Amino acid sequence: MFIREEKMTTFTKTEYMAKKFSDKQMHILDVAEELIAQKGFEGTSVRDISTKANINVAMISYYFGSKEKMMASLYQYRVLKTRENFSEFADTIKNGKPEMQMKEMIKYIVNQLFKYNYFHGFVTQELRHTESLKDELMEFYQLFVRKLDEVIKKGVTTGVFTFTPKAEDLLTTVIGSTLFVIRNKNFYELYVPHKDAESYQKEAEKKVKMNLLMSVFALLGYASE
Amino acid sequence: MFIREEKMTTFTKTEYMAKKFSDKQMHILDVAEELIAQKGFEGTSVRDISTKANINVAMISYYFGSKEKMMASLYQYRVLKTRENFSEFADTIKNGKPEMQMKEMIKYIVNQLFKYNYFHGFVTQELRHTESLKDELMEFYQLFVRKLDEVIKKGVTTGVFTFTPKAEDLLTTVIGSTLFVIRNKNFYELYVPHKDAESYQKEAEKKVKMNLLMSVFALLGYASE
Amino acid sequence: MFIREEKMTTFTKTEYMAKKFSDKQMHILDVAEELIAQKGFEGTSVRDISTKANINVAMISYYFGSKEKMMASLYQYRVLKTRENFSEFADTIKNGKPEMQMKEMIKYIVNQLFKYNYFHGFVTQELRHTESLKDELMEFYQLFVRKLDEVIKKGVTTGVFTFTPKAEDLLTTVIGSTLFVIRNKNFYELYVPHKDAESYQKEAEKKVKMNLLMSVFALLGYASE
Amino acid sequence: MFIREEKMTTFTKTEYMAKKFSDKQMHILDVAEELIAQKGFEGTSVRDISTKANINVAMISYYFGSKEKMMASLYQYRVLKTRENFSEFADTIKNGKPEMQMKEMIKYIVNQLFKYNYFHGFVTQELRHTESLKDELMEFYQLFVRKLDEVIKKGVTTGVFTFTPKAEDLLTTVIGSTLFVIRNKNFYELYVPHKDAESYQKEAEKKVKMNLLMSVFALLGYASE
DNA sequence: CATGAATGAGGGTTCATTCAT
DNA sequence: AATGAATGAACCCTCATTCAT
Repeated sequence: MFIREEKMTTFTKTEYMAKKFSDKQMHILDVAEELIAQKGFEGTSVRDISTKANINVAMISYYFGSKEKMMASLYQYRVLKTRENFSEFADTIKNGKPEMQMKEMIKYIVNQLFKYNYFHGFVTQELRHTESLKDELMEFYQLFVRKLDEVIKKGVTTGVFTFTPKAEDLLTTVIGSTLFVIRNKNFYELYVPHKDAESYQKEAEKKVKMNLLMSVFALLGYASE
Repeated sequence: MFIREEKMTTFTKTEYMAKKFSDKQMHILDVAEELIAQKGFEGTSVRDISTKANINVAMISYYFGSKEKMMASLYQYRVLKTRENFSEFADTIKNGKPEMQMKEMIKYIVNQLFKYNYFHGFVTQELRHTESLKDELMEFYQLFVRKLDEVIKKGVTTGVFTFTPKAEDLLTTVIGSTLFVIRNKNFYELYVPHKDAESYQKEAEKKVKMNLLMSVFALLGYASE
Repeated sequence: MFIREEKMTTFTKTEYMAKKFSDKQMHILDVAEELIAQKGFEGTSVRDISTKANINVAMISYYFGSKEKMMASLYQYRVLKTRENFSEFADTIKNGKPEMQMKEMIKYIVNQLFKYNYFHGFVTQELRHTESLKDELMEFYQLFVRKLDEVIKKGVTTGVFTFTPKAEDLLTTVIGSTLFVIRNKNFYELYVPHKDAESYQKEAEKKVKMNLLMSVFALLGYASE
Repeated sequence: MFIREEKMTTFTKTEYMAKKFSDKQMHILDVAEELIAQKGFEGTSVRDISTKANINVAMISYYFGSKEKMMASLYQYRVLKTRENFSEFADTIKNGKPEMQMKEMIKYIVNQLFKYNYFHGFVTQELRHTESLKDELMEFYQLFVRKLDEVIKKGVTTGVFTFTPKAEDLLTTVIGSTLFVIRNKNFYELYVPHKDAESYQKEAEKKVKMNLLMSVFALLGYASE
């Protein structure tokens, strides 16, 4: 049987993904991701997922062993994809000045969160026995922290930044504020001029980015122009 | 029958509460709150609640109509209690200087979140048909925004603050950062020196407060001492 | 909830039973007993049982906790009833001569097995983690062994029996032979003249009793006058 | 397709087997037999079998049509093998004296049962639509009965046996008692001195043989020595 | 006013089997 | 001739809720 033998062969999306998930599995994970984002893990039944994914109910157990293991896979899947994405991004800014790097990083993080926000923090609340999973996300956060720290130090060295706030605190503020905005749409939209739901999304993202840039650069004691 | 007639009678705890919830209901809500904080809404069964509250299973339906309606009540209950609490707090700082008021407000908010964090944001993810509920929380957030705005304006007027960041952005940063720290313990504890789980809680709270004070006062252009 | 609180109150059938099972439970057990006798434990679904017992599927879990625990209850129930029945029987022969006692015991055992045969030995084959259950049946068998032993000894003492075969071997032969006849109807009926299925049952019981009486008394070296 | 055309081809093990089962089928049956002996028919899944037999899950359906039909084949297979084995055995005693023949037959039957006990009687309990299968076993039992009858008659004729118990009753006692011992290990081991699980098996077999020899020869009125 | 028994719907999972290859 | 992916039915169990008392 598929799962028991842990045999996973075909791969197409990317070389990296291929090592872990088949196309069918990725399809299921994509669907599951969307539903879980909306209704939570316990609120999403395997029947919901299988219906939306146009597969048989049994397939979730078949492909992942159980619903909970599917969740673990989804987790890894998302971390994998995000990490991959980040390393691509990191390349694009590696030659810039610290202030530009910092600015781009903040914009990048907010950007990503607006796309995959549901995913951050949901493990903490819903899954049990998932220490190893959390570790993966933690490693990922630490990647950000290291990168931020690097930029801060460089900026201070080159004299463009005055203070050295803790990188983990910057990250906390950036991710935390963004997630709050995303998850409290009803609140934030009161302060964001917008015509419709779609334009709100764009304007909210712009506003939170501005806020965070202000915050972070203020903390860094950055003397603009 | 009880629910259908929406008959709610006795009241003792406080005049304010009394208008909405009986003692029994409040007892159930207190228990439910604790469990839901731990295991989420879907993860908490009415049997869990009734067992822990030493009441019959049927009572949740009996008193609130359904589990979901109980949740709505819990929501209102928490908003009511928090609002009440906040108005008490507001009194204690009403005569202070703006910088003190700002500092105390940040500390207060972080404090409350460490106690009742589960509650913020869970509606978005888990409950349906809850627009009216969200409104209550929104009103509450706006209360904060107004107060913050008031303090900012006063500080700018008296010359102690240089800039006028948006109050909603300050609140976003404060609540967002705090919730992130609470919900990503595994991450944040890497940067918080602590001996045990209990001491962590205290240290984490201290660190996030410090971070937020720095952030906010930097944004305000506050020239300390 | 019923099961979790282990609260069982009403009792009617007999004082003894009452301590353990409610009427509803006994009804379910009676139905389950019949079905399991026909199709085995794994072959009988809780739906089969609930349908036949005219109750909701959920009731099996509700009353017993799980299907497996229901099985355990059935086991105890049967042992309880059998033990009770046996002690009544034992009274009726307590003043007889050894040869009469032996004869009556054999007839009694065969009799009971024709009624409740399915029950003997099914635990061994189908249930796991049931050591304590087996113990109950074992104690029950030992009750027989002790009684048989007592009769043998008395018979030898009074000179009516010549040999002293082991009581456990007698019991083995009696129970084993009877169960074999019951469970291999297709075989035994070849040698039992009978008109229809009902008359067969009677004739088979008669034949196996005769066979066992001959065997046992031969082993005892009983010189029938 | 294979099954539907009832096409069974190669044969190697023995001429007799060859008529019915291919090597692959026999391999599957051997594995299935072992598992079913341990866990029962319903307790054994086709996956268990296919895994242990190192074949694809689909093969059971492929080779036998269904799990139930596989069971029927297993049944025939076992009867065939046993019958074959018995005819070999019968040869070895065909020239002996009746008392020796009787003794050897009893020992032989007990022996075989200790090896293939699971198989006797399980059809009654677990399989449906198996009248034809039972017939095969019945024929087999009748083979024993005829042989026993022959020996009894010969013994009576030669004067070594005094009585003429019914052969079917002897067989009933022999098989029944043995199966009871095997299936009620927990009971019988109380009376069998043994050091470990393995030695028990041997000692139990010895004890039941002794018991049966005593019983049968007592019934036959055999004057030993 | 409150209860405990009972319900039906739906939960995740396993099963024997089928089907395209 | 044989496989592995996929299926749908059935499994046991838990759920929130209802109802008679």
